[in-house]
Amino acid sequence: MGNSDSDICHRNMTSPTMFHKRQAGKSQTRKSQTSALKSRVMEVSLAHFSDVGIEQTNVGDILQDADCSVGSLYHHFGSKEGIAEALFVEGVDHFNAGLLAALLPRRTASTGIKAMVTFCCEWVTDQPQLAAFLLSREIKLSELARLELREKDRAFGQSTYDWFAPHVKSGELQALPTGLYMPLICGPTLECSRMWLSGRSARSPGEVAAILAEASWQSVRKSVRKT
Amino acid sequence: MGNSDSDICHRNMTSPTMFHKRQAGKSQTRKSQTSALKSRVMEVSLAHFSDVGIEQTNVGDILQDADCSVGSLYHHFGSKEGIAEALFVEGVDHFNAGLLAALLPRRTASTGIKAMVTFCCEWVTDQPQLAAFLLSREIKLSELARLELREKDRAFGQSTYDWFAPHVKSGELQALPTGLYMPLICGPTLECSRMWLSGRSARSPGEVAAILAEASWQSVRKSVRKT
DNA sequence: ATTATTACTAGAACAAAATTCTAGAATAGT
DNA sequence: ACTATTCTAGAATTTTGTTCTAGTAATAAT
Repeated sequence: MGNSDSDICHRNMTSPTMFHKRQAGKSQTRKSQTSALKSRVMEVSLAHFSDVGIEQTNVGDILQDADCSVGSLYHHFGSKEGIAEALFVEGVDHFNAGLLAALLPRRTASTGIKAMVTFCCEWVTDQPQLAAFLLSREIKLSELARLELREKDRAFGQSTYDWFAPHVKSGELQALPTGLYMPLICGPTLECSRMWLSGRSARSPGEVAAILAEASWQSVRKSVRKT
Repeated sequence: MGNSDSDICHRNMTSPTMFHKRQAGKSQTRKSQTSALKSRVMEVSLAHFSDVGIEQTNVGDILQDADCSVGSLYHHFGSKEGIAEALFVEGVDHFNAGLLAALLPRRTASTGIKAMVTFCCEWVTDQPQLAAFLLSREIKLSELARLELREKDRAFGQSTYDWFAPHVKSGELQALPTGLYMPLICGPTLECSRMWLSGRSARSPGEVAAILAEASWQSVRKSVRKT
């Protein structure tokens, strides 16, 4: 492996840039150019990641499609996984915030649960690329990001729990191990989402939201049955 | 690609093997040696894949752990993804067969649905590695495997549908779009499985099987409520 | 205003990894 | 026996992610 001879030869003797090719005319502030570049990279990367997966996406394509240099990309994101990580954290934040915004204003158990399911269905249907990426779970998070997410997750769990608790007390919702509410409420929807996103099902979650909402509600309500 | 100079220089001039190092003593039939090799590769690969993911696993480690040569591996599997593909198809077959075996003998809607959930929980808990791998979905299937799976999926769907239909007719099960039964019945369980497998939950699916079975049943039964 | 520091861009060079390739050995088919 | 085929082997190659040095804009410090 990479041995012998050429350790003496110091690299690149040609000057990297005599003048910048990529100066995009306009001459906006550097700051805005930079943030535009980062957005471009993330946007392009998401398209590739959700399409063929992180592994299959090669950095060269991102570079080309986002009109970005190797140096810039590694300066801003550190690695290919770094881009994925940024996308992931941003996506989870966005989803969690939306779900809470849908849930918290509801006053009854039934409307709250159904609002969660409905939101979930719509969110996936509205941004399939991001959803596909988040659900694919092929992201290897750094230790830092893992902790950050763990904390966000905890906070999110706490918020939903605070909403649930009174309804459990009042006897509308079943008392269940804490970790089971989310799977029961969102599990079916997420499964439908995966099937739709991977082309195994024609019906989008949005189209079956009402059915899913009702069914999920039935699965967690405290029921007094005739039979 | 592959241009210039060295098209003349034919490679490797040293003979690859004067005699085989890896002849494993015993001298069994070639056939059984070969199939043992393939199993070894698959077993070792599964361990790595489920542990760190396909991308992070490197072929060199598989080669070493399975005591296999590059040539053999690529002869049998074509690529790293090829191994994943083989594992995936085998795993899906195994799971589907088990699920059907659990479902088909049941005579009532309630016991059938609950048997599905219970089987699912136990299967995941019993073979966490395979489950983690199947659920990770970072596999990029070849067109061929995709079609093969699509067909298996169809057949599986048909079998379950044949079981469901009478119970829908008799009014025990809700009439739902065909694609919704599986997500509703197995979605919560799979979600729990993902959480357990990724360490986000302490309780194994096996431990909460009964609760999940009951809840999933409530979500698809045809209910006549008091309230 | 001039200099020092920092943030950013650039792409050639590098290293690591997957895959291809040639060739030899075992086995099946004739 | 010989021919075709399957399988094993590992060196050579290719591909791809990442590092490195160098240069440019912008800002802070003197």
